[in-house]
Amino acid sequence: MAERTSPQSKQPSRRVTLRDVAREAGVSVATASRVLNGSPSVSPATREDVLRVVAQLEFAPDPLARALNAGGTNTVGAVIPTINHAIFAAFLEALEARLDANGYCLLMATTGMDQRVELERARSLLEMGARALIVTGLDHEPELTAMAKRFGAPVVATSIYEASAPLPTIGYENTALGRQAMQHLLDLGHTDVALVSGPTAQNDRARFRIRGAESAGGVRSLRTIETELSVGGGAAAAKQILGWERRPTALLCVTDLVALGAMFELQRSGLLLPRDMSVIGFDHISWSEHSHPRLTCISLPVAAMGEESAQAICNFLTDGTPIPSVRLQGEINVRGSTCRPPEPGTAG
Amino acid sequence: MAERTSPQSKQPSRRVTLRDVAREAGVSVATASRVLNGSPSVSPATREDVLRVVAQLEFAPDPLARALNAGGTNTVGAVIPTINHAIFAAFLEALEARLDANGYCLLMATTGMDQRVELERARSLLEMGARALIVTGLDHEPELTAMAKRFGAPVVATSIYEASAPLPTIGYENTALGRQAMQHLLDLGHTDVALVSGPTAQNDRARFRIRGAESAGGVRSLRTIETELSVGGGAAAAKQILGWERRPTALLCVTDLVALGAMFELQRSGLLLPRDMSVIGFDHISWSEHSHPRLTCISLPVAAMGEESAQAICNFLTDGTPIPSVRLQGEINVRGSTCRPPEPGTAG
DNA sequence: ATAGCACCTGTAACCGGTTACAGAAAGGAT
DNA sequence: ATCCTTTCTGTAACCGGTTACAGGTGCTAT
Repeated sequence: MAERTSPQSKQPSRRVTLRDVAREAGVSVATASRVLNGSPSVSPATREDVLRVVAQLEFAPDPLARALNAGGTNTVGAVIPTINHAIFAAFLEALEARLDANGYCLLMATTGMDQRVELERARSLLEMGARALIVTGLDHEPELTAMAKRFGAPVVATSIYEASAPLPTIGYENTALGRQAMQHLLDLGHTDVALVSGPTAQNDRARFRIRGAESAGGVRSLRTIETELSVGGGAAAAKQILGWERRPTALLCVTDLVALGAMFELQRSGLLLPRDMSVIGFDHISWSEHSHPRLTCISLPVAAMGEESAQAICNFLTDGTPIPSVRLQGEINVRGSTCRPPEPGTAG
Repeated sequence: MAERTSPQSKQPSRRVTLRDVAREAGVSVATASRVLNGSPSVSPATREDVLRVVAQLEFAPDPLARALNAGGTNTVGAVIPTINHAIFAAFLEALEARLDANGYCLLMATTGMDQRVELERARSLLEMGARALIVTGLDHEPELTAMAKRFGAPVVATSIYEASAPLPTIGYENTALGRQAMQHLLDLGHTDVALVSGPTAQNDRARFRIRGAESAGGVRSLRTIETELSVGGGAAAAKQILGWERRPTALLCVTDLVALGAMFELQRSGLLLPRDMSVIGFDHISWSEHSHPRLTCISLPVAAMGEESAQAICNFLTDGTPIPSVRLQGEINVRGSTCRPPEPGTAG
C-alpha cells in the first residue's frame, strides 16, 4: 500500500541562541535582545551589526523562553468530539480565524465522544500550554473543570446555552430548537412523526433537542429511533422506518448527516420527497440548500459561535473580562423537503 | 442576535509555583521536583509530605518551564487550506489521533488557499513552538522552508507525492489518479467529457489531476470548467454545462463536493442519473457511497496520509529518523453514478 | 574506631530569553 | 572646567522548572 523513498531531512542540530548572536556581534545579550524587540534605545550602528549577525547565523528566538517570560503562551485549546462533521469543522474554522485575529493559536484534540478521552486530551492541551479550554456541551468528567482551574485556564462550554450552568456557555438552546422543528411539522399538519437521533449517551445536545421536540403539544404519535451519527446511520434508520406497519408522515432528524442519509434511502426505495415523506434536519452542512429536494432545517449559528467563543476568551486573557454566557439564535429554513401530509391526520 | 448573561470567571491569579510547594512542605525545590517526576531517590515520608502540599495548594507545573528544559514542546503544526472540507477534516482527524498516540499535540491554522496567509500562519505556529510543520501541496511562498529551517522544524508536504520534490512528500500521485478517473470513463465508452475543477491558481493538486485526465489518450472532446470549490460551485457548473449545445456524456469532477453539487443540479433539471449523464468524483466524503445514485469516485487515502505523516514526524522528532516521502495508493470505487453512454460515441 | 557505602537531600547552575538598574560616554549649559 | 542630560550599553536577576554534583546521615564491615 505505501511505498517509501528518498530520505530528506537533517538531524535536529543545536540551535543558535541569543548568546551566540551577542558574542558574534560583540555586544551583550541584553543589547541583542533589545534589537530583536525593536527597543528604541539602541544605536543604529549596533542595531545593524546585530541584525547582520542574526541573518548570517539564521537565528530564530526560542518561542518557549520567550513565552516563559511573557507568562504564558498564546494558545487556546479546543476539545471536540470529532472534526469529521461539518458542524464542528465550521465551528473550528471560525474559531481559529478569530483566535488568529487576536494573535492566538488553536491547539485541538478530538475525543470521539468519550468523556474519559476528553479528560485526557484536555490534560494534554493544558500541559502543552493552552491558556483556555473550549469543550462541547456540559456532559463532562467532573475532574475536568478542577483540572483546568489548576492550570489557571477558563473553560467554555459550546453548542449549548444554559444560563444557570456552572460554566460559561456559548451556544443555542437545543430544547427550543427541537421544539421549533417539531412545531414546523405540526403546523404543516403532521401528527405522526418519527424522530431520528444520533447516540444520546454522552450527548446532552441531542437529548435536549429530543426533549424539545417531545414538549411540543399536539403530536399524536412520536416514535424515536437512535442510530449512528452518520449518513449511513440515517439510511439505516430510514430503512427501519419503511418497514413499520403504520408509516409516519414526517421525519425529524436531530442531525443533518442523518437527515441526508434518510433522504437518500427513502428516495432509493422509490418514495418521492417531500410528497411521500417530509424530512426536517438540523444543520450546518454547506449543501443542505443544494440537495434534491433542498433540505428544510434548523440552521445552527456555528460560525457565530466560533467567533463569540474566541473573542470572549481573548478578552478574558488580555483584560480579565469575565467570560459571559452567550445565547445565539438558530433559525428555521423552510425549503423543499417538507410539505403537508397527503391526507391530513391520516398516516398511510 | 446574541444575548449575554451572567459573568462567570475569576481573574487570572498568580499561579502556584514549585517554590511555593517546596517552602510549604519544608523541602528544597529539587526535592519537590523529584517527587513530581517520580524520582526513586526520595524517602516515602518526604514524598508524601510534598504530595499533600501539592494537592492542598492545587499546584500544576508550568508547561513552559518544563518544555524549556526538555528542549522543546510536543506540538506539531498543520497549516491547511480549510477544515471545512471533508478531505482535510478526515486527514486532520487521523493526523491528530496518531500524534496523540505518540504524545504530541496538534496546533493548526487555516489559510483559505492564500499562500501569503499560509506563510504568516506557519510563522505563528513556529513561534508558538511547533516542532514540525505540515503543509498541503508544494505551492508555497519560497520563504516558508527557510523559515522552518531556522526554527529547526522539518516541513512535510501532503496530498501529493513527488519523489524529486525538495520536501518530503506524503500523499498520492494526483496525475495518475486524474488519468485513472478519465480512463474509467473512456473504458465505458465516453469520448465527450466535461472536466469540472475547483480553483487551480494556488492548487497544484488540482492542476495535476487535470493534467492526468488530459493525458489519457482516446478522448474526443474534453472541455474544462473552473468553478468554486463547493456544492454550489458544482451546481453552477452543471447548470452551465446543461446550456451547452453539444452536451457531454460524462462529468469528471476533481472534487467530491463539486460532484455532489453537479449531481443535485442535473437531477433537479430532470436528468436521470447515470443514464443521462455519468458523474465521477474524487472523494473522501463519508456518504458518497450512500448518495442517490451512489457516487463512483477515486478514493483518496487521507486517513492513511494523516497517520503516515504523523508517524514520520514523530519518528524524526524522537530518533532523528529522516522523514521519507511516501506514496499512497488511491483506488477507484465504481458505483452507480457512471455507466455506458446512451449511443456509444455520439453525444446527445 | 573508621573506612566504605547506600540513601536521601540541598545548593546552584542551567534552559534561552527579557528587563530593571547602574554606569559610561558624549554633548550642552553655566 | 564642572555639572547635568541624554543616549547607549552591560551586569545580573528573573521567569519556573530540571538535574549534576556535593554533602550529610546512618548503617555495616574491618
